[in-house]
Amino acid sequence: MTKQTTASDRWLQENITPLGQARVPCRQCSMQAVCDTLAPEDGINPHVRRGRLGGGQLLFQAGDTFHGVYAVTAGAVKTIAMLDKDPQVVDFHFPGDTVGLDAVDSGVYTYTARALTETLVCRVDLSQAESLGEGFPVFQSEMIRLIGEQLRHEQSLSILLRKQSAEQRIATFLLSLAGASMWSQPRGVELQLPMARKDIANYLGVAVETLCRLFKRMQDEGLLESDGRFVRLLDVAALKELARPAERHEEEACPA
Amino acid sequence: MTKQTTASDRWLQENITPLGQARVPCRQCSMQAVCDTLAPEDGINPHVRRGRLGGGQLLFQAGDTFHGVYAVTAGAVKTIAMLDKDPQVVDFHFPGDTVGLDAVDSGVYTYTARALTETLVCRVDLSQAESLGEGFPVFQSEMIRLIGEQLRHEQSLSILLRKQSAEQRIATFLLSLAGASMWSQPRGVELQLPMARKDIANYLGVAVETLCRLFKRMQDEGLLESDGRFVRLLDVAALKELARPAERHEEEACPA
DNA sequence: CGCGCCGTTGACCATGATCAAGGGGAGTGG
DNA sequence: CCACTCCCCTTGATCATGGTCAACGGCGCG
Repeated sequence: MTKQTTASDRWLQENITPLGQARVPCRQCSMQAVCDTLAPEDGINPHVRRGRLGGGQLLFQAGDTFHGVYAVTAGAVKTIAMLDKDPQVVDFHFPGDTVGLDAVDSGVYTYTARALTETLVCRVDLSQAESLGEGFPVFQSEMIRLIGEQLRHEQSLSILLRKQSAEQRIATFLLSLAGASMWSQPRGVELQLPMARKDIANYLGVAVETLCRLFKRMQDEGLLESDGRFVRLLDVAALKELARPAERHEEEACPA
Repeated sequence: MTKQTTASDRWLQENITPLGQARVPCRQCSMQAVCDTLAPEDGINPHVRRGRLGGGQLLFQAGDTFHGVYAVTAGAVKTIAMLDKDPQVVDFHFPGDTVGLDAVDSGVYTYTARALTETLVCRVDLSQAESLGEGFPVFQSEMIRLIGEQLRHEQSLSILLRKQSAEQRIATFLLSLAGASMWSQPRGVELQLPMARKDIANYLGVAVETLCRLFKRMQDEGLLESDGRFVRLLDVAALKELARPAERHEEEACPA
């Protein structure tokens, strides 16, 4: 339960510049139960600390010693792996998502986490021992639930990357973003992308040029409007149709 | 702690046909600690049951209620997802690996698990409640460790699928198989593939024809010998070079 | 023996990567 | 204020990787 409030708190910026976005309340946070178990009685939770990050700022870097898990409450975060100086976007994290869970059991962050825009997070300080062995059972089962969710998310991403064409990947990506912030305007679902084209392309495993061309094609076909980081989905039904994997009539056979 | 020994035990075949392969002892099993915590005192463990499956037999199907986790001790298992009658191989599981962990927290198996050849498993019976809330802390932290490993495995697979060419994927795949059963013969590492070409291709996200052609090319280049499901890796160093992602000299930039 | 599945090979072609280039916006220094 | 740079986004031209279609031999099995 010891916690040193030292240099690692530098990122905590207490400026009160308002953030031009809705904030996710604790009720919608996937870590709510985890937070609750850490402060079961009184309202003050010594493990949880809110923080604000500017675009580009780091939450942690690959190789850092594990010190806790983050919950995004506003803004967006990307996690990236560095392989031979070649950055690979592993995932994007939006309000309600967790960041850093994959390091809970290994004790070392596998990836680097960077805020994409101005971002609010809750930092849940945990030593590896706490999160693994000394916590409450309810806390641990919550961790299992969260990591299990992450695992299934990553598995479905793997399937996407194996089976879907570039266009299908983009459609799926846009729809998942739309699902996250589903303000369906009268003229379509509006998205303000927090990340660069380069990051999206990298994440989806396609070239930036391909991404641009397909954005254009979708625009020409009336599926969406796109202007830089602003995107308006005009025909969600058609996008869902695009995203659906082509039906292959193979039946799964029994033999080995 | 209640456990009904009913129809779900049908797969347990007590025939004593010998298996022509080495068996992984408990010492090398990734679930050893889990097993131990379930039977801390005496040697008998009511939760753990050994079983033998013939090639093609099911461990469980997608949608089945979660009833426990499996450890493969001999043979091989594939997990597959069914999307619109289109089977997708999610992963292969070899001796020492676990199967079914992703269902621990959701209570329902996400994928279908099928033995590829004659296979020995340990079935660790767990209700969802047991595995989540009522277990011992050590047991739960073991589950967290195992699921975390799975998660990182799946993340690195996602990276592979985004960045690597078909040839690189195959090289990586073969090397990972070789790492599992590293009997380095004087004439190279010998592998007996337990799965069909179709399954490998499906898993790697390439067409079967491409897989065959690249096997042939690698054979022509003296990297390996291949005859059906028998493969001998002749030049492991060259394969590792092939598998290495091409160095892109992009530096990860700070801004959002 | 016929059937079905597996592995293999050939021919063809589409998707998408690569190379090249240019416009626009933000930040910086003269 | 302007010149300069850098990065982001976009578009065009070209080409290779790899997917699709078709066909065939081998093997196990009813």
